[in-house]
Amino acid sequence: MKMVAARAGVSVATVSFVLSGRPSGRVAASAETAERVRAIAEELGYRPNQAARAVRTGRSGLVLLSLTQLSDPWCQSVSQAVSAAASGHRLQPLILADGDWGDVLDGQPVDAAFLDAASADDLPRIRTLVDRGLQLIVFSDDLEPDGFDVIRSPQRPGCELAMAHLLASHSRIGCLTGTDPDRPGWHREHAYLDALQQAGIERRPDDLQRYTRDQVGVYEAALRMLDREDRPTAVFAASDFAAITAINVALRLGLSVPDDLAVVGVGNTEEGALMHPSLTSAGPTDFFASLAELIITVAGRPTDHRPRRHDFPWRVHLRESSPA
Amino acid sequence: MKMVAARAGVSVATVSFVLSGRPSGRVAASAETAERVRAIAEELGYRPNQAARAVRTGRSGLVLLSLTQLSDPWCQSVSQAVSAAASGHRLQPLILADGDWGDVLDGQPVDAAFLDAASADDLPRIRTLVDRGLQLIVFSDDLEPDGFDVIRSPQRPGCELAMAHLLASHSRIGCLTGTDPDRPGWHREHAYLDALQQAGIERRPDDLQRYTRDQVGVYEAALRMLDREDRPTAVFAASDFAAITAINVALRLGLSVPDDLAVVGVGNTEEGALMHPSLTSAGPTDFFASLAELIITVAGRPTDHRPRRHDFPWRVHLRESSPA
DNA sequence: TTGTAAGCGTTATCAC
DNA sequence: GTGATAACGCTTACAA
Repeated sequence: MKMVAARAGVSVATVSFVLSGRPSGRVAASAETAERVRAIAEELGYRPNQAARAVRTGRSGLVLLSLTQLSDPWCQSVSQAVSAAASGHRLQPLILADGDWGDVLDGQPVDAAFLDAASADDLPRIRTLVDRGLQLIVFSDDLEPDGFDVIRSPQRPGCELAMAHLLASHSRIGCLTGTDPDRPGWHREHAYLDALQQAGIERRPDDLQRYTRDQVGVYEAALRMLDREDRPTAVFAASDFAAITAINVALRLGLSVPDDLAVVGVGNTEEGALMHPSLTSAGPTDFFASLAELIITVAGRPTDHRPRRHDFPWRVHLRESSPA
Repeated sequence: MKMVAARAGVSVATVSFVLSGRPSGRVAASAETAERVRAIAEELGYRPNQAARAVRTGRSGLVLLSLTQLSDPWCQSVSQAVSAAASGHRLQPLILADGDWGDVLDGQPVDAAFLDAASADDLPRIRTLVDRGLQLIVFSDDLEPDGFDVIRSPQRPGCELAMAHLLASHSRIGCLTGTDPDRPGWHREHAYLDALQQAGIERRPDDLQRYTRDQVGVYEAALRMLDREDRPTAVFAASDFAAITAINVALRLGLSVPDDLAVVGVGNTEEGALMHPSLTSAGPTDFFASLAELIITVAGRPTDHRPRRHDFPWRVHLRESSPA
């Protein structure tokens, strides 16, 4: 910056004013000066040192996304949506993969941070960060906003809706679900089991098929459930991916969807919406885009933002695989 | 820091010296002073501002991983390995997902950066960064080291090895490969086709099965290839995942692996090594751990590191699915 | 419209 | 063994 100033025959302050482009008390710079400064900066390949800027202004242009399971498509969607929303805002999202967000946020000055999971145990550390002025957005089914934003999108009632939808027209319902719990504390198959019980329908062992993490497992679990005379007439799948597989297996077995088999997924992914037949799925609406917009907005305006709760209730998104 | 110094009755310099723990010309601090400073810092919840530290020292403690496809298991392995290697080194790896590394590295001072792809077109920008003192590690089949490290792990000769291995004992070889190119410029099926041609073996259309990105597709492609009398006696799969699926399909069809069907994968993943029967696979050895170690070492020692080329040649790792 | 100078939080040098 | 002090690169209130 000093070099640019010298070469342009102006002061460092003027260079800063011209290049940072922010209103800093000064009113304007002459078009001529500004042009000259910009040209020389370009020629010299000057790039502002963000760390120094951060020391002075307290703003680094960084947005931290703390994501637990990089392999989870959910995380990939978050990352993608935030990147898209950030472009043009001079904000750079970076991902902390399965790391200790406390360590990073303690030292690195970031403009905003998103935590994909947090419990009451984390509240003390969250409090410290918030007190220090960090803009925090937390995805949590338990926490309430308190100086930080909370994204609330509870699965359980959504899964119940999906089961209620199926129970309206079916009494033989299968469940296709993963073996390892998606989130601690509650498994999606509970929504299935509880709904059956409340409807007074006896549970048939073969109608609940669990698959292991890997993808071949889903295919085989779907076959176990569907490749028999006495198959269910509807399937509640614990993820859209499993639902899509179930539909593929059904079609392969010569069944018609939804006539011979109705299918409902969970997650309301784009993939499900685009397939044929399109997939009925329980999930929040516009989740990723709205979340991303919130993060970027909050990062941009440290001041006039009042943290609150953002509810993304789950709906059953009716599509071809299981119409109304 | 000022507050800590005041409360401890020492100067800011002493606090810095005690807490940063680095040799800065000073020799030592009295145990008593050091203890008092640490206690007060703890009590006040003092955390060093990394941005300010970076301004002064030029080191931020950040390592940037620029990864193109977050959904690619390869990226997840890189991330995981680097995180593991970084712990205990006061280095924090952060991921830039499918973003413009130039933008980030221009401004944010990071101690080292890894680029998962770069071509000759990127050389000017790379040069600028290197000149500015950035430690850069680039995964590339073309570039040569020049102030930055190059990770070289060429697929093509590795895939040729795999085909040569199969051709030693088989003449009917199938190929299971994805439809979308893994990396630009060359598809793994070319290794298959070229090897067949050079061996003077006629290519049978049904022996080459392409699958679409999604995982159900792999299962179905494997079925198309194997669920017929006139099936190949060996399969070259373009990824370990596809190879694992092929083995599962073969076993499901009542075939014995490797007696009825030999299978070779690509990537040398841990998953393949651990399955039963274990998977013969072409790939580099110790790739992720070595890469991670290199990145962390380079980030730690900006000075006495002479950038060079790091070769990870591909071998055929012989295991049960296709013994020697 | 521009320059001067103070200051952000930290570390390095040097004199005490 | 410790404290002043300058400096890192940048922004900004204020004076010119």
